[in-house]
Amino acid sequence: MSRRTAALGTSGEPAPLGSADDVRSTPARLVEVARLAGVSTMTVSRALRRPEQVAPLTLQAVQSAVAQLGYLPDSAASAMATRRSRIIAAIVPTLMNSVYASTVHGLASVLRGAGYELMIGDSGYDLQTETSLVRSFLGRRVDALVLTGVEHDDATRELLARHDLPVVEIWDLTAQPIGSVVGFSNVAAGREAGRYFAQRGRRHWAFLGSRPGREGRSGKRLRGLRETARAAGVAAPVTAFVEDGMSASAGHAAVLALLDAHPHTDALFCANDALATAALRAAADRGLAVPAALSILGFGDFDVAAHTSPALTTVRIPGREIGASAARVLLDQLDGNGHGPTHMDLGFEIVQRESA
Amino acid sequence: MSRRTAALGTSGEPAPLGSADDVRSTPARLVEVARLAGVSTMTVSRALRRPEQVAPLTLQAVQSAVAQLGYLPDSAASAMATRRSRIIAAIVPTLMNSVYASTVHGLASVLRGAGYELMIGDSGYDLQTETSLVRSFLGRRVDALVLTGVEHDDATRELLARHDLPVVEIWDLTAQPIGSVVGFSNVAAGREAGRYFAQRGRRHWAFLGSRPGREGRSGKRLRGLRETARAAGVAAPVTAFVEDGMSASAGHAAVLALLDAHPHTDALFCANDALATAALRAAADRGLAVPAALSILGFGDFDVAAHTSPALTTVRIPGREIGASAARVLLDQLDGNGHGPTHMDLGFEIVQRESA
DNA sequence: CGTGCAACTGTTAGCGCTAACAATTTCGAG
DNA sequence: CTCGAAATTGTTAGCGCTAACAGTTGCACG
Repeated sequence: MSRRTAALGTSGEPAPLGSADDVRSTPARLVEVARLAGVSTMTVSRALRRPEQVAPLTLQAVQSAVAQLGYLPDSAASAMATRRSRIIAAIVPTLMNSVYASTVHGLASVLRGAGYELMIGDSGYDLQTETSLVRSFLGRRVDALVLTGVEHDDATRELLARHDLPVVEIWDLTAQPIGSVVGFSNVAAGREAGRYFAQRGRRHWAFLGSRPGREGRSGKRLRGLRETARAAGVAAPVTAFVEDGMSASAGHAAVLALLDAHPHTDALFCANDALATAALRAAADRGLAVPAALSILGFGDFDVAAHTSPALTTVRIPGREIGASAARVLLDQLDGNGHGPTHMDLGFEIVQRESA
Repeated sequence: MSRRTAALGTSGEPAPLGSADDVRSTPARLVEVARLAGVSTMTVSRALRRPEQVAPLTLQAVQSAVAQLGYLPDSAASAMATRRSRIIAAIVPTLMNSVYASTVHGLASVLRGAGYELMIGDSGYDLQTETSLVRSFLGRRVDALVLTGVEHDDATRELLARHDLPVVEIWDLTAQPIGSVVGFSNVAAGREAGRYFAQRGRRHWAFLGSRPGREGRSGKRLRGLRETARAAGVAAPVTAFVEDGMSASAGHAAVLALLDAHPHTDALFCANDALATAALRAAADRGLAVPAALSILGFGDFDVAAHTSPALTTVRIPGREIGASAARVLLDQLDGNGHGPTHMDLGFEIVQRESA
């Protein structure tokens, strides 16, 4: 049974180009191009992928057949035959946050330039969701995978081990990477935050972030902050935690509670800028002048950071650069001139505005 | 060369889970599962996709074989055989903007729930880029396509005509849709903006957006604004245009020029909130009180809008809802109970804050 | 002129899965 | 028991492309 039912025109196929009758419900295939150009399918395939291997005249015939039929190669079929999907997947905590969006943008633009497509998943800061995304992406036979962070479920690790494909972890560093790492040290960022407070004579520090059960990036920043507190002879920072994915709404209540329980607090380091804007509001609610009475230091340099009042002093992360570099690392490994796993520290920088 | 270079520990892999020898360079295939379970490949395929069609004992045998091999079905191969990729592509102007990110999030969560994967492209507000993304996605044989806006290249339209797949256009409405439309009326939004100004006694309106060459969404808002101006007996709004993708940096200069050329301007409608924040800065630069001397009305209700000072009064668009609805429309058509193209107006709403 | 080689093109055999149909088994009703 | 339908499983034939190899042609060279 032919699946390509004709059914459309009355007189077979009339129509030179673009006429309405030309529209076929099923797109042209390689064989049809071959037939029209009077060559074998293999020659068409070559003409499309390595034109220099085909005689000029043949090439022209093929190209005109392609144009006439509006042929678009089926990359799924090509993936099947070559065992390369030319799709790379990336998992980020959320897209609703300008720095991860930048990261994705950096990834996508480099990859697209190299003929790869990007598939994006958002884990909502949840490791199980991450696992299920990884499973789904591996099922799609993506050529490589980008993961945000270096903490992952055992299930995720096992899946990756079984499938042995290039992996980059981004937005953090670790001594035991799965593959490559492109990021910055979250512990160092926490330490810098502490130094920043210490230099400005702050003595009562606080931290707002996600609960560091399994130590995530937020937890590492806290650890860095604590180290500096110890070194500077300041009391250990008090902490407030939000449970669900670092959203501003949850942060507001947490900060109010923290400020009430620890009224002397004069410096607050937030694990991201969404939380920091919530902290700004909470400080206003309690009548605390920022930064005079309370320094608030954010993290991420989100779009909002420059527009709050007072404007947020925050730790800027080169999100776009991280994405672009991660993409390059993967491309090196794939189109690969034998490059092995890479380790890149792209650093961070404190952007001083008004809040701290 | 093995990609899993040890290099780190001294004692190799301790390996509690799936010992290192377990790792195979090539993932398990259906035949292997079938062999291990002692059934035919077809039975395994069925056991995985329609367990109720398989005898309980067989099912169990298959499941244990799957678990033992860590088998993950190859969805690319499945796509090939069924002619359904279960991938849907969406093109948005940019991800770096919270409302489009919300739209994508709405799309992705509904689609993922139905077993589809989302492929995202960002056009940077450029129709040619859109065409090339469409071409690439059609080559991937996506099952459906989501486009932002209703203005497209002829090339895009021709591609879509040839490939005849479900399409939704979002973020606008039109009488000649390609397939379905899920959005709101940009002209009506422009009209509302005008009414908002008129009600507050503003007489000298201005508009900041992208040049309405081929009338895009920005141009429609301007048209709506003009209509109201006429109806209200107010002079036609003066205009300033940014050339490249609606970024804040370009907006700043454009607004300065506009304010200098038309010093009486007392109301400014911006085609998005990024431009509006730029306008806020420009007004401050010229010493204009907002909103006393100049009302500034934004568009989109981006994350930043609530945090600028003065806080932005803006037109809120239900981005997430648009994404979710678009996804549902497509799923209806695909898994499809014969639903044809749909037309949905999700409206908008002016959020009054401080700037207007 | 044969020979050898480069340049070009074609043939064959899958990639890993599933639609469609065929074969077998099971089982209740008659 | 016997028969037919339902339940379960298997067989065959691709989906649209490309790797690998096998021709075929043209042409320089001795």
